[in-house]
Amino acid sequence: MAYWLMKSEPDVFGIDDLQRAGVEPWDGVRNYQVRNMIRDRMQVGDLAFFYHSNCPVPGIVGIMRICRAGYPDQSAFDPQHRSFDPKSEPANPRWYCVDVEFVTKFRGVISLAWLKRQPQMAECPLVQRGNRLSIMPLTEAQWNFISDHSQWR
DNA sequence: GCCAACGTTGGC
DNA sequence: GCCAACGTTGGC
Repeated sequence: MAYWLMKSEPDVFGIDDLQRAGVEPWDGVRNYQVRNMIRDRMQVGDLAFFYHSNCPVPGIVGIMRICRAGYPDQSAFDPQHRSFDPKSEPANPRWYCVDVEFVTKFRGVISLAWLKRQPQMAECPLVQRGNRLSIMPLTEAQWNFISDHSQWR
């Protein structure tokens, strides 16, 4: 089983939206490095932290579970969708998504500012300069370090 | 709202 | 294949 961190802007789709929906496609990824992870590496049963980006307190707000492995991102085919990409065709899809299901919402935010101060997180792309991955793998040690901070949950 | 960092595009 | 221009991400 693998561990992930997945970013979303709460103004667009936040942890509360996922809690309401239960299960949602994690669509709209338009970065090839991230596409490859979705398509080739994410498996049913993997766990992921839900990260709120581009908001007053960016950070980890909960946990979700991958409940469907990579499949073609339907939003790329829809001209009305904000993530529409005319270069992706159903016969030859360019973009992929997974389905995620809600597991837990933390009582507080495990903020990026706090994560940056933890030596255990120094190797995580999240805290490194210029990182632009909207989905990134975490080591088991990083996952356990964060989830063991139960005072946040 | 600003802007650094980085990815993509397209002319040549 | 180079690289300038442009678009996007996302913290602050």
